[in-house]
Amino acid sequence: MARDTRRQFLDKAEELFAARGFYGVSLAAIADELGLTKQALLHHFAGKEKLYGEVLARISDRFNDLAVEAGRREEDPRQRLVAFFTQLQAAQEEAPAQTRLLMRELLDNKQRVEAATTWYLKPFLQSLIAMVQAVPNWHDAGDMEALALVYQWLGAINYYAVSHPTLTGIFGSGQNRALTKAFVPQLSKLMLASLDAREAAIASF
Amino acid sequence: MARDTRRQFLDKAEELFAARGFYGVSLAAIADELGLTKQALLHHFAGKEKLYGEVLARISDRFNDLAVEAGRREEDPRQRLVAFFTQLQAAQEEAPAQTRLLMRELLDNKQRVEAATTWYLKPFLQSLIAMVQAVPNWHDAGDMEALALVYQWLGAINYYAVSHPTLTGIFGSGQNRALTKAFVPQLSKLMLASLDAREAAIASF
DNA sequence: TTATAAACTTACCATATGGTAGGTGTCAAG
DNA sequence: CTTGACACCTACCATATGGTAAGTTTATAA
Repeated sequence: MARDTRRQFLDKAEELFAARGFYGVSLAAIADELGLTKQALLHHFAGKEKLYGEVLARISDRFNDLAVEAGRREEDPRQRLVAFFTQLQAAQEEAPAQTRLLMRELLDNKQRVEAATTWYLKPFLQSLIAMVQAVPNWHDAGDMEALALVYQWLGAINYYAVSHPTLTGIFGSGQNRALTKAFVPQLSKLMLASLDAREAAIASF
Repeated sequence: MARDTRRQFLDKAEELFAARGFYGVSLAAIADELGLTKQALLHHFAGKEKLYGEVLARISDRFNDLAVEAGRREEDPRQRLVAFFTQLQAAQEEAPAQTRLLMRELLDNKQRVEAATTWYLKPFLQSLIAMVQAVPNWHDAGDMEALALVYQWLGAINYYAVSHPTLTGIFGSGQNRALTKAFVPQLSKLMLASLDAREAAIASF
């Protein structure tokens, strides 16, 4: 039961931090939703920052696992890249809270200090760079050139994942479903096209 | 002087809200940085929400102006699209605070209520959809299909704009400069390639 | 049965917050 | 010289916040 309560705190904290941000959530609010008191939370976690850090670490782990696992499946480097990002997109569609939270962290870590948890993205990005350089026509691309490419893909996915409520508000839920349906195929087209566009000599003018 | 103080409040509020988010900034903190008191701020703005709303509206106006102006310059729809997004990218490189703030709003407006200011993006997105549909081989694309495309571009740009501090932290400022240099040409390649990737059948006009 | 530790709780506190009430000083118009 | 608007300030308040201190209950182990 002890472990369970702890995990429930982490789950709820993830949900609320994602929805309202670090400063927007009080310890009491988290505890209340579980029918417990703020002090029960403080019994399990040393303080608010510590709790937040654990939430972040948990998400980071999940993403790294996803990257590793996905890397093992596809053989062809080009297909592997596209498959991975497609899977990433699906994961974020399924668990939007974690995407929102990571996006918030991206905005906030300018303020926060702890270097360790802050660069949780590093191994993830490095594996992406390697994946790109494994593609034949990107073989000689520098790290930053490769990163520029995948970062654009990453941005496309994450920004969209985070936009659902807004887009639904703007266009209505029906239209938003149509958008979701169009998004994935459009994404793989975009990925493949931009992968192949290297050295394709500024096509047609 | 009166107008000036008001504008200074808006400037400082934009800066601080971008850096720390709505809940992370107190009225006193904003006023202090200008050597004034919280009540001076409240004299000019009815309340915190009102101030935040005005900051948002100001940014929104800037973006719309950019869209309109850019739309007038290029003739060819394909070039116009690419030129506009390139310009958007430059604007966000130059004034990262506003991008960060809009990204935060995207995350927060799930909570916030005022529908009016919340959908500031709507006219902007609709003009983007129209721009896409003006491109020959996208002529018959549905609104959401067109939106899926530009939203991926938008995501690529915004996510990157917001990531600078993190990326500099991860890769160092030297590498980050290299990334910046690689980003823009990579972006236009990505845009053109994904634009052309649709039904290559009807290509060439 | 007793000792111990873990999982909570109620009390409490210093501080910060958004906001109200009621000023003070300045300056221009009548 | 007075009036009144304006820009700003001091004083104050109710509420919320993160966190400490000191229990109480419950389960487990000796």
